[in-house]
Amino acid sequence: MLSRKAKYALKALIALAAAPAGEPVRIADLARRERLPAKFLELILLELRNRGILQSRKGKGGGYLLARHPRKVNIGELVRHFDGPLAPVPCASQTAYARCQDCRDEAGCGVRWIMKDVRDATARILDRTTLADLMKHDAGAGALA
Amino acid sequence: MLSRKAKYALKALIALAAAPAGEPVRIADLARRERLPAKFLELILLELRNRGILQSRKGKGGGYLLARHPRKVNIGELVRHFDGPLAPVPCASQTAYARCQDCRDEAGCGVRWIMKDVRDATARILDRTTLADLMKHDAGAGALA
DNA sequence: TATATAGTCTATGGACTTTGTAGGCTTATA
DNA sequence: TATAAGCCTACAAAGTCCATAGACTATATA
Repeated sequence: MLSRKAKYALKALIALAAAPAGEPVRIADLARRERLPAKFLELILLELRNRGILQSRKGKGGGYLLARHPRKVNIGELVRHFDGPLAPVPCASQTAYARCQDCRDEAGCGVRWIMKDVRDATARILDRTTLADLMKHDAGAGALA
Repeated sequence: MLSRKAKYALKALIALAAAPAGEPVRIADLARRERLPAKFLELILLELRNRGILQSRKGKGGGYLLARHPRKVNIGELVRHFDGPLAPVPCASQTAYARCQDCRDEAGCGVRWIMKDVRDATARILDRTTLADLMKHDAGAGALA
């Protein structure tokens, strides 16, 4: 299940990517347009900024804007940042592998085998998708992409 | 992320499927062999029984056994039972569709588009996999499969 | 330089879920 | 009838998620 945080982040990024280039968007405006809780969105945008995905400007005329081209913003990276590893089980994760406590024979674990398959399929999709791809399929941003 | 409940269920089922046919396995034995918390496992097995996946016998010589052939036990069904829909977002679910509150244009939502892809890929894997497949890849049960 | 504007950051709280435990009840077997 | 085993409900600790509050800082511009 995708957390709201991750979902809000994606929606906000799509909106920011569709905004006129170089023009900062205020948190309040973004929240209103995308119908997201403003204070919560604030935290999310801050995280995205600290991650280097967004840029910010303070003071009058300030706001947020993308720090990279939408094609350089990877969806897998975003989802992992907010919701952790893609693998349903830590022992099946590539980026955050961890052994299961109760596990005896990891190589011969049926659960791990199937969950590795799920992880790979998910990663194949998310790691090959960028913000630019999302914009193409989003009506709010699509026209401008 | 797969819940422990779902993970324990899968491990227990693999063990039960590998047990001699027709011979009930006691909760306590299963818990010890698979290193699972006994009382928690009890709840899980009960759910599996109420779902029609396991059979139980009370009293001396009792325990749990599979109610269906391993090939008839679908992993997608199991995961959905314990952890809910496979889709990362309710609006991308086939089996438990629900509209997002904040959503205006569902058909033109970029988040939904990519998450539907993830759901489909996950479902393609889990819905085509059975307990019998898991046994083939599990060292504990593999030899007997 | 004063003031308004807008982001920054920390703390906190409530609701919910997850993981497990306890203990009494019911049923089957010998 | 005694014992063994599953059945079922309740509950508790811990963690997570969602969201809000409010004080602080930096910037633009009048």
